[in-house]
Amino acid sequence: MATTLHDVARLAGVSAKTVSNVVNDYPHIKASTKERVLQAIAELGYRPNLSARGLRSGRSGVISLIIPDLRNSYFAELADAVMHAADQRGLYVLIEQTGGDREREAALVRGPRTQLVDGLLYSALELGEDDVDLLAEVTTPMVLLGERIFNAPNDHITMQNTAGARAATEHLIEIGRRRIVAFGAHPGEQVGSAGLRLVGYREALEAAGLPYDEALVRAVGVWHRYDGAVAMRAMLDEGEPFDGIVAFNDALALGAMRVLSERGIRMPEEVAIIGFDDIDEGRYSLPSLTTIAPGRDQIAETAVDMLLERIDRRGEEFPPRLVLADFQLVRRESTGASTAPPAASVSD
Amino acid sequence: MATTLHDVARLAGVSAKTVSNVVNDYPHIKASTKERVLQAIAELGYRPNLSARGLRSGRSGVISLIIPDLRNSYFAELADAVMHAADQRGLYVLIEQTGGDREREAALVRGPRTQLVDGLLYSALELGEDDVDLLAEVTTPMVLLGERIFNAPNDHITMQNTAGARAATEHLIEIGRRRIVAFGAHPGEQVGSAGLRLVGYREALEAAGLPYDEALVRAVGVWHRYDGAVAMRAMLDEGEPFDGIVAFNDALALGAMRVLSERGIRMPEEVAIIGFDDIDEGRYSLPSLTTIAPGRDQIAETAVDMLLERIDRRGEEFPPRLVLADFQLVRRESTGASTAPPAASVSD
DNA sequence: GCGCGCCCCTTCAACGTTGTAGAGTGCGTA
DNA sequence: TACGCACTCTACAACGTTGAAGGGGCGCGC
Repeated sequence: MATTLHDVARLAGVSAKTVSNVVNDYPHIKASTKERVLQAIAELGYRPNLSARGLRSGRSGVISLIIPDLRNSYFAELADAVMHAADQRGLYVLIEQTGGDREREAALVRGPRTQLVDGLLYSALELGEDDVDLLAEVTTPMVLLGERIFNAPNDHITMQNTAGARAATEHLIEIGRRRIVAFGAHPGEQVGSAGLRLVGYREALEAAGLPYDEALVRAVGVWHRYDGAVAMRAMLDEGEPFDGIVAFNDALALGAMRVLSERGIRMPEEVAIIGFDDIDEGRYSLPSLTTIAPGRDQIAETAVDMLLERIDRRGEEFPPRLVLADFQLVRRESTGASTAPPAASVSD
Repeated sequence: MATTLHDVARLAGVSAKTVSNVVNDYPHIKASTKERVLQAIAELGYRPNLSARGLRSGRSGVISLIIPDLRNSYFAELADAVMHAADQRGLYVLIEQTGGDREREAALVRGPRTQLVDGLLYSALELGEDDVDLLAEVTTPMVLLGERIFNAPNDHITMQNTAGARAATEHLIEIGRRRIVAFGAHPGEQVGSAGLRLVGYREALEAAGLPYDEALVRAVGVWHRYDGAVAMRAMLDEGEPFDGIVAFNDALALGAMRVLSERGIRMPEEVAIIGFDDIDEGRYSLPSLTTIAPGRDQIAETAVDMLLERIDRRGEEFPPRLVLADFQLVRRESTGASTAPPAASVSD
């Protein structure tokens, strides 16, 4: 059916291995031979069979990216960044969605597909300290993205949850806000994004000598627009006064803003709001959304690089690394910056 | 390194082929043997090597989804739908982004990765009639998503561009709008989404006895929020009056709405607006966005099914099929519906 | 009591590629 | 002249899996 190395070899009058050597840029090949082989390849339209190559070499050139949900802009943008980084390094990316389901998150690192891919980039929402054993079992090279899983035996790259939340809160304090809502807490959580961001929020308050008021800490279990809208509606109905919001991600912030607008509450005059993630949508909301940009490209590139190193040095034992990506405060209208429209479309 | 069929076979005291038969649910196996093999598999943690299986069987179980850009919500949501459909059918999905680049769109259907995947789902933006030859060359089973490529020799599933745009325009006419903007045209285009949607727009005007006014047909090359905002700003600056907008997708509509809000123009009172795609964001915008839902799940499932059939019947020649997905008008605030907040979060 | 078909399992080879080992040539140096 | 080395290429085997072919054993129908 498809043409193979042998077909090319026959046409070029060389051995199959020589064709393989040409394809793989093995150095010691006479120019004329190479020429002849390349021509035969072009003539027959030869393309290497990646399954065979994968079987023989133990490498498929495919890595898995495991994320909760592509419909969540943050993960879509992360996936995009990862795919570009992978592409530059000659890798293909197979995306798996967990739907944030704990069972599925656990199942995916065992499934047969780990036999297809060379490594895993794993962005878990639900797994935590208790699952260290599970992660230790995984023999496929793996790099964790995002949450801090305490003492996990893996390389790990994360945004600076605590420092970022602290910077966000400080920003609101700087512009004169005093009753600042922490929006999106997960009560009791220690090592997840929500817990760490709450710590940063608290640190900023303390540093400024502001009280930590439980009434301003709002739990929102799922960090989507809808949930942000529902939670904000409830909060407004309660009547607890506030003048600033640190939303634990942009989607929550956008949901909350929707409700604030409905109620005729002016932003940033009456309520200033800042998010987390720097998703594209925040540039176009009304008001445009101030946010903490988590260093997405850096996260993606570092993750792929670390994974590649794990793959190349498979078998070696070397200690897990923890990388903290640089974050950045992006000031927009929702905290009083008078932004010009963005200079260019972000997509293409 | 990893355990193989032979390891399992040795432990269970059977041949490797018998293990293979158990793994693949071959029917004629004694219950006790099956039991023993399954236990050995569990004990050793055996997982099939998918490269070997792919090499031997000619099937990798992976399909490619080729799309312009994941950061575009429409495609992220489409990818999500495709991945769910694929998952239900035991397939993995490898996503490729073209960035809307014509060269890259063309290159991807030739690259070596087509040797890794069993089939392609191909959502091209830029390829058109002229590229039929290119598509005809592709031997990998392929299903086209989205645009109509005239006379392409492939299965094809598309939303109803013309009928959908007509329904959208009729909706605006029904609620009393008379100067309706076609927002996002691609002048001269015949067979792409923009061209087909413009036809639907025109049909609706004609059916209602309204004039087709060139001044109300606005070209916007790229269908992103930013481009919608820029184009709307230009239109308002020109001063051409209008009371309705059929935006050719939701992102354009959202960009335009941003500018309308800035200028203090009330929606839907002064300008009613409708989009295309039913992306999640439109539910939460202010006002929430009326839209044409293109039947995303149906598109995804039908596409995967058609592709699987092409894969199974590879070698057979049978005529290409064209499927038109059902669309739906979703009324929201931007055209005067008083929507309750959505009943549940769409994500998980 | 013989043949036939079904059940259960095995052996063998092959999928297309690349690592290993090595052969042959030519060139520079001792 | 001999030797080593670099270059160029080849033959062979192996990666882990499954299709094809086949072989015993058993039950059933005649």
